[in-house]
Amino acid sequence: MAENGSLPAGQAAGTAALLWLVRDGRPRTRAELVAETGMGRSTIAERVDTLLGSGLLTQTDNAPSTGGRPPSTFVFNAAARVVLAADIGATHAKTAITDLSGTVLAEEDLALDVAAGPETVLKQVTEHGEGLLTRAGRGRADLLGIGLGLPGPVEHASGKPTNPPIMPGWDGFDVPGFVEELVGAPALVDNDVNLMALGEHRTQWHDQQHMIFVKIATGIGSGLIADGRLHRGSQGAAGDMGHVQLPHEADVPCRCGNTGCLEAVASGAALAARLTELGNEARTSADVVALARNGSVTTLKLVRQAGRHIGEVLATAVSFFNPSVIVIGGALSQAGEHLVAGIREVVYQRSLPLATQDLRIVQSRAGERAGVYGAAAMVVEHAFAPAHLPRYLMTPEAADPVTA
Amino acid sequence: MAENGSLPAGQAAGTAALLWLVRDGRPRTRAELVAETGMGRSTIAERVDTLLGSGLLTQTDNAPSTGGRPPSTFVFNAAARVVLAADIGATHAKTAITDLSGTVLAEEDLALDVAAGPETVLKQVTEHGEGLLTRAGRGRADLLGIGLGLPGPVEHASGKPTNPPIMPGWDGFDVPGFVEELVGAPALVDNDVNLMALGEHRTQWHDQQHMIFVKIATGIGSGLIADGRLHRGSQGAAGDMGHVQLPHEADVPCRCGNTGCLEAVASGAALAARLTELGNEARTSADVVALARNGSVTTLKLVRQAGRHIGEVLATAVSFFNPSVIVIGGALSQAGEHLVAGIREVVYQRSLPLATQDLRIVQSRAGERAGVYGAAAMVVEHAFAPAHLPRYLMTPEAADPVTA
DNA sequence: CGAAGCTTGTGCGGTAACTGAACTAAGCCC
DNA sequence: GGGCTTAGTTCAGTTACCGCACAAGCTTCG
Repeated sequence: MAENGSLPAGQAAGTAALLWLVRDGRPRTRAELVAETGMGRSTIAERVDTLLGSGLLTQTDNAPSTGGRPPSTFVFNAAARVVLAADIGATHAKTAITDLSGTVLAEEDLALDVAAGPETVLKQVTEHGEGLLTRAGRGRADLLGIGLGLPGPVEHASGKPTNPPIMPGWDGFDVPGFVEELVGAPALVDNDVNLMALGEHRTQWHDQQHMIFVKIATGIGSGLIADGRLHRGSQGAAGDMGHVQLPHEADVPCRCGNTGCLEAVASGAALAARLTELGNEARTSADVVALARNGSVTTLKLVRQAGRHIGEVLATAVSFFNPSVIVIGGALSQAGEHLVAGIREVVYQRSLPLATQDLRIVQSRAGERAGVYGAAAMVVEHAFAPAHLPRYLMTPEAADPVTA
Repeated sequence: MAENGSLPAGQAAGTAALLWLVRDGRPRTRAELVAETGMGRSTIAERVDTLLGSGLLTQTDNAPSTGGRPPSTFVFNAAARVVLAADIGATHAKTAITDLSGTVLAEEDLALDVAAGPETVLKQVTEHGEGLLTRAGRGRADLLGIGLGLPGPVEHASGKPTNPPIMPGWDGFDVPGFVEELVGAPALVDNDVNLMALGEHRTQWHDQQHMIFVKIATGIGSGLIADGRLHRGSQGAAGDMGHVQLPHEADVPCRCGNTGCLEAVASGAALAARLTELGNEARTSADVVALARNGSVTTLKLVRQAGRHIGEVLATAVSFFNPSVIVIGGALSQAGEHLVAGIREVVYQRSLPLATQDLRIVQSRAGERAGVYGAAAMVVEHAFAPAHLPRYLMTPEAADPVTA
């Protein structure tokens, strides 16, 4: 009976709203669904039947009776479909098969070179992904979609990279088209930092409305969550903080051609170079982290100073954007608390009390998997989001009209 | 017949969607409405009848025939209800009665002292507003609602000011409650700069998704439009750029207690003080503008330099937020093109090409009325916005799901 | 000038989604 | 075991739509 997989596309429109609700994985009784949605009892019964039939909802044990007949409970069946999520970087990709809740079912890194061009790279990634799929005991038919993160600006709506600095041959390439052709499942693409922001938000901070996620690795970038949604900006270039100019570092040249960029001063690459200058051999962010972990005082000082520089830029962002949480991620964020401490130091000093009184600045919790989580979330939400979010799912503000 | 006024509240739900469409004032035939909404012909006919009955839609002349029976056309009857809009500043308020399209029917400034406390000020404003209402030939029954802009941070959802620096006695005061009690119509409140941003956007730039509006007057503040909607931030403190610290001006004290704030260097108040120091008597932004208009070279130089300072801060905002237009408003923006030129100079130099290639930086077009337009738009949109915006009104991205 | 043709406007029956109420099922408590 | 309470099911009624058929009004062509 349970036709593992069929999407709600052809089903009654209302089931989408129900799915959206139960997606959190909490078991619910029919009565609870009635209360939460405001729909009629019989409507809920019918919807639940439909979803049970499609396999997206599973019946669980009865809940204890509250004085009458004990209710049966239902949970979202996250295993009904799977997502291929890939976070593609300059030199390697993190790939994973996740279920509909974002839980990783299989994962493995893949070495590659983005400069080899889109065809080569995307073939590598999808072939690798299909291997993972079989390893997870699933087939193409189970694939809801593919989520890809790319290390450069992407026009999300079309899935095309736009003037990516480190991805020769990718400019304007129709990534979703190519991937859909290869795998036969819909593909969505976004900038890797955006997806990390989304992943961190959905798995750790989904109750926060406004968030800034900062990735500090070889480069520095950020992703903005506004009103619970990714803010991509008008060119998909939002969050590009790496090349903001630091006033006191005007002499440091940056790979972008300008001088004094944040990235040229505070990125993993910049720190590694500086450490090498000072006699501590370091090439990558990981080397810097290793030195910091080993207690190298020079490194810790440099890391903290990098935090202060990043804090300078973030202070302005906080004033403008007024988030309730700033999450620091990327390889360099693993160098202990010193980076975050440096950021906090400057942000809390520089921004207005009103903007900082409830502001948290924390290390990433999703860690290395943030991008993969985000890619999965992007696909699942895109497939399951009700055409127009019903009232009970909207923001409090929008759901509470002034009635005359 | 035309019961001038009854709201769509009690009407069939679908009429809201129709209203939302025709709100632009363009005359439409039934056939066009069918095409634009995707609803059935008979459905449209019924909806149109309902709206005609409520007075919110008016029949206009027949359109010329296209080979068959000539269609009758309908326009949104913006005169059906009116809005009292007030942009309250430190020393005076701009008040206006507008129709539902935001057209000003009557307006008059009002001198007041915001430090006199909420009861006094709000009584002044509402009494004044009711005077305007009669002058516009309307009564309380015609009032759809009241929109208020206040010169300080406001928690929009509750309408309560939060720690406003220049509004003693207003902290946490229930402004909407008090005003509704006085006038008997629903009231909405927001920060004045937010409303200026909204007004400028709705009247001039409604096709742009992301906008930053900067008000440069006695102080400096900004309002952000993200995805066509106001981004207020988690404390309603978004856009607070006045107290971002300028690195090279660390010695200039600011009224906020810190030093080197943008406002302490580039605001109207700061320029007036500096001009006075240099022997040109000036107290307000208006004085500075007058000097600039008279061709005072010192003033023009100072104004341009102020623009550069503001540009420094905006450059960072552009990198993060990636707007497609930055609008410069507030009293000081009237000092000719020099201010905007200074801003452009720095922003275009400092930000990445991708973010600036389609970025426009322009002077406010709505001018002094921006705040009032915004207040009116806030009320109208709040009253008329369909509970869940139907697909054809959503952003292209959201309306275009990847179909499997 | 009138008939054919096109398009708009209107009224009616059908349909699908949803709901409320009545009814049946399944537990608790005394 | 009998009443009480809550859960699940069935069904008829309501509502919001839509498509279709027909009437109305104008153009055009013969």
